Order: sequence, then structure tokens, then C-alpha cells
Amino acid sequence: MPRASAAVAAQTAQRVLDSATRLFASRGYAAVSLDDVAQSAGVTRGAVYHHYANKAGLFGAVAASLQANVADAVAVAAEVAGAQPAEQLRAGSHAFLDAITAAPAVQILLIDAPAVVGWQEWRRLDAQNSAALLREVLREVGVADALLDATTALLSGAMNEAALWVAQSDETETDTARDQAHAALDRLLASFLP
Amino acid sequence: MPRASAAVAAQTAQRVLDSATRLFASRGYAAVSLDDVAQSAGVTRGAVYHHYANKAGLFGAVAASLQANVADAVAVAAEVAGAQPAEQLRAGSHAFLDAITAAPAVQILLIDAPAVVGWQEWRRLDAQNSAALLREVLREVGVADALLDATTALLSGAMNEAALWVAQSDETETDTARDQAHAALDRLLASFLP
DNA sequence: TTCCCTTACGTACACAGAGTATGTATCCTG
DNA sequence: CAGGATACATACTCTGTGTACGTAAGGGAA
Repeated sequence: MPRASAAVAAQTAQRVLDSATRLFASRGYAAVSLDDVAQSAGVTRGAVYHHYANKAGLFGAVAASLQANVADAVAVAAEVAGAQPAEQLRAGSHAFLDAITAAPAVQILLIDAPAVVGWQEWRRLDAQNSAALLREVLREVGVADALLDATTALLSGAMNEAALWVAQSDETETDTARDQAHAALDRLLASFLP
Repeated sequence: MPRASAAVAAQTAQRVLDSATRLFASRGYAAVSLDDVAQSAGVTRGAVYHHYANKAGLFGAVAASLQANVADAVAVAAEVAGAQPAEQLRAGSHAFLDAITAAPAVQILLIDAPAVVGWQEWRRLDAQNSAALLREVLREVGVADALLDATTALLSGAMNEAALWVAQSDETETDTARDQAHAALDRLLASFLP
């Protein structure tokens, strides 16, 4: 008994995506069944399978969505920071840390995603978003071409781990952890700035 | 019909562990069933459940074993490098990169482990092994106490990502990728050395 | 030696969850 | 206003985990 058409269907897909995002973020991928997602979205598993190929596909859509949000935040921060690549690197990196720790993104993007969609695919997603910005600004800031990919990986990994460290730190001290992460990050980035 | 006793049982447990290590490393945690492991080890699932609490428990044992191996390699390299903390940091970091990319460790330790055993537990394991060494040498090299944990996380994450980058790089160019990773790592560590 | 408890498995079963096949009511297009 | 196409719901199958139970050997205690 489908009450829906066209626009309503897209709305349903979005509700499923939102429910999945919440559940995956709070319990982790493995502990969430598609029945949980369907119930939370007020539909049956049939609807979920209609809009997404399978559980991994749904997760992929969730991850891509979050990834795009984070990349947006980074891009905005870098643009606001001005035209100097050094400032863009600093501002973008800090924005990345804040954006990815704020959202329900950490569990999904940094813990489950590599295992669920595979590291290759995960990195491909990342390379199309925030990592691309990082790589470009590192090039402008004078990192040698031969070391560009490796350096991008290093710094990307550093910031990801810092984000996990902040997100999973004792909840009463998240703010001080965040401050320390930013300070340590500055120290690290200083070696790339003039 | 148990043919085994005491010493033979330990041998069985080890065979199961070895089989699990191979299978988890090549296919990833989710794609390996306990029946696969049991068959590969020449026993039934009953034997697996006798020696390990459940699938996650078996995986945890595998991860802990690999983790210890890597930490050993790092400790040895640091000791050989001499008494100067700066040299220990350099040598230990490079040894870490080589050790973790050589073994079947990458898929298990860096991709599946955080998702399977949880990030908190994973970090606890890491903190008892290679991360502890890193933290200590960073302290000796002059990193401020307030930034010690954050900096350890940053550098640990950087090296983990570099390891993934090397391990998953195009198989025909693994060696050049490794060289680039080492070079970029040196560049990064240089800011912590005199 | 015999008894009996424990160890070290093997076997059988229950249950959850993923994926698939099928049914069906609504929408949309000609 | 037919007739597909869409958007779901329902029902079923199958794989894999976990658990309960069975059972043969090892190893002290009597």
C-alpha cells in the first residue's frame, strides 16, 4: 500500500538515511540491523531495500553524506582564511578537527567505514573530499611533488586520530582535550609553514 | 573423541590462532566465518569455542598477538639506535612502519580492530605497546607534558595511515611508496628533533 | 587398579539477521 | 482510462553465530 510518489519517496529515502545515520553513529555498524533502521524510520525493510542495494550500500550513502558535510566545512573555513596557503592550511585543519568531532561522524567515518566499505574505497571517498583540499594546499605551501601523496596521508591520518582522541576522551574533559589537540596540531603544522 | 591433552591442546589453540590470523588478514573480519577458521585449522567450531569465548574474542587474541610483535620490533630498533632519544624516535618510527606493513597486520590491526573490539579497547591495547614507547620518547625529546597525549595520538595516527598507504599502494610500486613514506615521516619528525 | 572429575573437543539445535521473491496499491504517461 | 512503472509491504530462504549437550580420553585420589 504505497501512499507515496516522486517527492514523497525521496523524503522516505531521506528519513531512512537519517535514521541509519543516528543508529550507526550510536551503536556502530555491526550492532544495527536493517529492521532497527526501518522501524526507526517508520517503514519496513522492504522500503529500505527499495532505496538502497543492501546494508553496506546504505552505510555507504550515510558515510558519503557525512563526508561531504565535513569537506564543506573545511572548504568554507579555508576560503574565509584568505588567499595565503599557509593560513588556509591552518584554518582548514582546525575546521576539519571541529567538524568531524562535532557530528555523529567519528564512529561512522573513522571507525566503521574503513572496515565496511574497504580501505581503498574509503580513501577514494576521502580523496574526493577533504583530503583533496589538504593535498592541494600542501602543494601550494611547498611540499615536494614526490612526497605529496605520502605527506597528505600522514597529516590526514594525524588529524583523523586526533579527532578520535577528542571524541572518545572523557566526556567531562572534551573541551580541554580539544584545546590540546588543536595546540598539538599547530605544533605539527608549524614545520610546514614559513 | 578428544585425542588431546595439556600440551596438545595448546597446540590446537595455536593452530586456530594462526588460521584465524591468515583468514582475517586476507578476507577481513566480516567475511570470515568460524567454520572457515575451524576447517582451516582442521577442527570443528566446537574446538574454536572451547579455546576462545566467541568470534570477537578470537579476533582480539589475534590482534593482541600481532600488536605485541610490532611493539617488539619497535623496541628492538629503538634499543639498537642508542641512548639518544632523538635517534630512538627516528629509528623506532621507521621500524614501526616496516613491521606493521610487513606482516598480515595492517588489515587486522588498522582496519578491522577499531570496529570489532571498539576504539577504546583498541587504543588501550596500543597504549600498552608501541604507543607507550612513542609517548615516552616524545617526553624525552622535549614535548611539553600538556601536549604529550595529543601529540602521541597525532603521530601515532600519522604512522598508522602511512602504513595503510604503503600496504594498499599499487603492488608494483610498494617499494617506492615505502621510500616516500619514510621520507615524509622523516620530514614530519624533523620538527621534533634538535 | 579403579573410580571419578576435568579437560578437550564434536554434534545438534535455536535464533537472529541478511537478502530475495512476490504481491499490491498508487502514480504517471500516452 | 488502460497499462506499465514506482514505492513500498509481506513472506520466505539461507547463512552464520551462539549454546546446550554428548562423549572419549587424561590424571590424580582411593
